[in-house]
Amino acid sequence: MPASFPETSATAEEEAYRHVQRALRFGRYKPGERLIPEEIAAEIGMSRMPVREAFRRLASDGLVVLRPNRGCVVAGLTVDELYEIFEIRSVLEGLAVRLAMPRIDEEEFEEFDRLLERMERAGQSGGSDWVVRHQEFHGRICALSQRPKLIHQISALHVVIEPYMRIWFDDCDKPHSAREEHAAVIAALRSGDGHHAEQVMQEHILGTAPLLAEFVSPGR
Amino acid sequence: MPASFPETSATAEEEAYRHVQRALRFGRYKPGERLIPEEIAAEIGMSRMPVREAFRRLASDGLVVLRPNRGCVVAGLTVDELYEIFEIRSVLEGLAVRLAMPRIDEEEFEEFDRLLERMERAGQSGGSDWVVRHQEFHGRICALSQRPKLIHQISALHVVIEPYMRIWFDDCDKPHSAREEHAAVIAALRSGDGHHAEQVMQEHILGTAPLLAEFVSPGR
DNA sequence: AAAAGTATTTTTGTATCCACGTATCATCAA
DNA sequence: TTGATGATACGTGGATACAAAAATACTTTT
Repeated sequence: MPASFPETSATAEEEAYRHVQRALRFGRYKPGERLIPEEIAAEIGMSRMPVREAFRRLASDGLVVLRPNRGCVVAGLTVDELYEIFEIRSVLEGLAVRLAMPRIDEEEFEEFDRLLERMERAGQSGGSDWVVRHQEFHGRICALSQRPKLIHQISALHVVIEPYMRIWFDDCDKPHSAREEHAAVIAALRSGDGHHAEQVMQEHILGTAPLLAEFVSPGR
Repeated sequence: MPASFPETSATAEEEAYRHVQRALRFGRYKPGERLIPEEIAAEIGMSRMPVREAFRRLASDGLVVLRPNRGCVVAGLTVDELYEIFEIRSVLEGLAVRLAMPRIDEEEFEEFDRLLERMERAGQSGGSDWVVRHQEFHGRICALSQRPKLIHQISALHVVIEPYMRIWFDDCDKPHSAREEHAAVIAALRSGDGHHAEQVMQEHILGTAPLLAEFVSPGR
């Protein structure tokens, strides 16, 4: 285990939470599928109880739904819900760029350029880590805003849409417009106009929503 | 039990969650105070376990902090965190009014006028239910946006700041500017310009933050 | 044959129990 | 008197066991 992680003697509940969240992010479970506490507990070698507690938090995050006496099922998104999440993201991440702007120096801009390059490479190689690079891009802007709660909320939304992002990226081999849009966000950031950068970010995010909307299961 | 509530055979965990959340909202527990699962379990006649599960959700909401092997303490806000919450509220509720606008008809406006009147009366009588009326006002606008997740996130933030709102309102007997500001929001809504209404709402919320900031415990 | 009611089985929800980690207090030394 | 160190007690976290609820399958009746 590298020393980069403080590793504060992770509790079993924390381990279960990470485990299931990771599986959900990678789309290992399909929407509507039931999550059996005993199975998951067996997978990571613990009893049902910490898993159940983890379910509560996952339900708070909107990743699963927990109905009384009916257990835990993976929360799929309707088209409306997907759009709603992108609307929320647009204002939240818009706020993040606006707050991040005064904290970005020239060195930071160079880092962003490298990030865009890595995204480009990841996009062409077709590996699924384009999604990770993409989150890195948005995550870095959020981090620069220096607002812990804002960062937390935005990253929670990214987790919810991650499986759909993966399906979307796997499906579209054509080089989509994301590259220019992200470059546009950085350009707006360079301009020094906070409200303009906010606007560009909002449009970028809202523009992505319809592209993903095709990949939600139409039945729900 | 009135039939107004579906009452889907509330689980013990749900009951514990509501119970503690309510106590927290009313400021019955002070920030930093430890919450003993056994005590709370005894208060509502159940075992510790459902209470512990409720703690997980309350921690997700940011109402308590849960450190491994150190139990559950009430989460106080620093000044920075309070400002951050108001920043997030400003964009979230700004989005809500923008989305709500097309759904508001004349009948709805009259309802709003009655609401403002009730807030005024509650404010003068000095009862603590001005806070409730105030939440009703913001809540109604959110509800009209017809966005379940947005509504949920906003109301979660309202719960976090509610104890400070109560202290603030109890402390300031002078009739503050809130009345005009809320009327201004409605006026902007009547104007039919979504972005203008969004702007007014953002300014209203950001303007409230410094007024409350005085009441957070300065030590933290 | 179909529908309804009952019984069985599966699974959730709750309580009790045990072990480990943390905090507090007392005692001893400087 | 003050600081450090150890012991004791309390409280948290996890596991197992038990009870209740729901889903399913089967039987019976119309």
